[in-house]
Amino acid sequence: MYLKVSTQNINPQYSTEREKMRKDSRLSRMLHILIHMAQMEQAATSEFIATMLNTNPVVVRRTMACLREKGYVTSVKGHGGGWRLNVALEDITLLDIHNALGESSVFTIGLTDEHTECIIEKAVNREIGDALAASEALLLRRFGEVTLAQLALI
Amino acid sequence: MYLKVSTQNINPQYSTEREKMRKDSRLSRMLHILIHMAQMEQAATSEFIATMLNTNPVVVRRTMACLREKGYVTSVKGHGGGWRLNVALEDITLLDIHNALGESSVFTIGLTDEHTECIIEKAVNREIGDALAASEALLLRRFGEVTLAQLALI
DNA sequence: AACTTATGAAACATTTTATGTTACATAAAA
DNA sequence: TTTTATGTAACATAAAATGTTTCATAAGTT
Repeated sequence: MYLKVSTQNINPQYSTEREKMRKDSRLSRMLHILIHMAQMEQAATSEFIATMLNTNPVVVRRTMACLREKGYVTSVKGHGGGWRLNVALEDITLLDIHNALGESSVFTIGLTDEHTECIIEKAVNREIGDALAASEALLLRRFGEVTLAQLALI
Repeated sequence: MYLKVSTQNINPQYSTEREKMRKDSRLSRMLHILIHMAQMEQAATSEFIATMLNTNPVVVRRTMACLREKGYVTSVKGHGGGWRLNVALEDITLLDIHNALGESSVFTIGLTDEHTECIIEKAVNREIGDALAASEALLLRRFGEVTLAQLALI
């Protein structure tokens, strides 16, 4: 329960040039930090990672937990604890991390489902849906072809 | 200024299975209604369109205004007024409507720009960015190959 | 001319998502 | 036992997409 007071609300609702929507930057952030972790001796604390990513430790734990579930990193509590890479960079692709983060869809474009009986709506949704599927397949295929080791070489 | 009281806030923050985010359904909606409009005698009022799309007239005007700017539809005020298709369905592609709606990006995935000097971040962003660009290019190429007339034939 | 039917547009509200923040429990090393 | 970590729940914030209210304006109708 909170009170919102005095909003600016400069809303470009009628503008053709929309402002960019907020993006999910977890993939970019995690790839970045994983490569750095591969070059580190000690475990990286959430605090340390948070500083690197300009965020805070809880956000780091939340996101890294997704990677731990898949075995890409391990976490250790207490003194000298933190996060460690558990797999060689050669053995992780962008797709692996993308999948670990569990994003449901990569698109901002959605379909409608108001009239499941309308053949026009069906045709529209099938066409858009097929195009999105093909586009996503290409993206994921490419993600699957690149390992973190390749990125680390620059 | 408003008061938010007693939120449910079932937040799947730690869950791997994220809920689907809100999607921009304007493309789907506009294609749907444009094809219907091609089969109509009279002008379609915002009220009429809103009922078809399960939304309200102001949202319709807001979105249709984007299409009017590009000349795909015209609007007429007063009695018997409303919206009319201004171009044959054969001459409009999905890409035309997509562009008219002015979506800045089709992806929920974003890059980071915290350390523009870090070569690792640069490499990560270039790889993700290139992959997104290729994926989007495929999507738009496909959108450009399909006319509304083709969809209308089912 | 008065009335009715439309769009045009500003202002505000609501909902959802991504992210940020606070607080406390727990585990492990010093 | 103190310090340093993670684990997690709960709450807060900001921005985007959409919805809603309200009034101005234009154009037919009576």
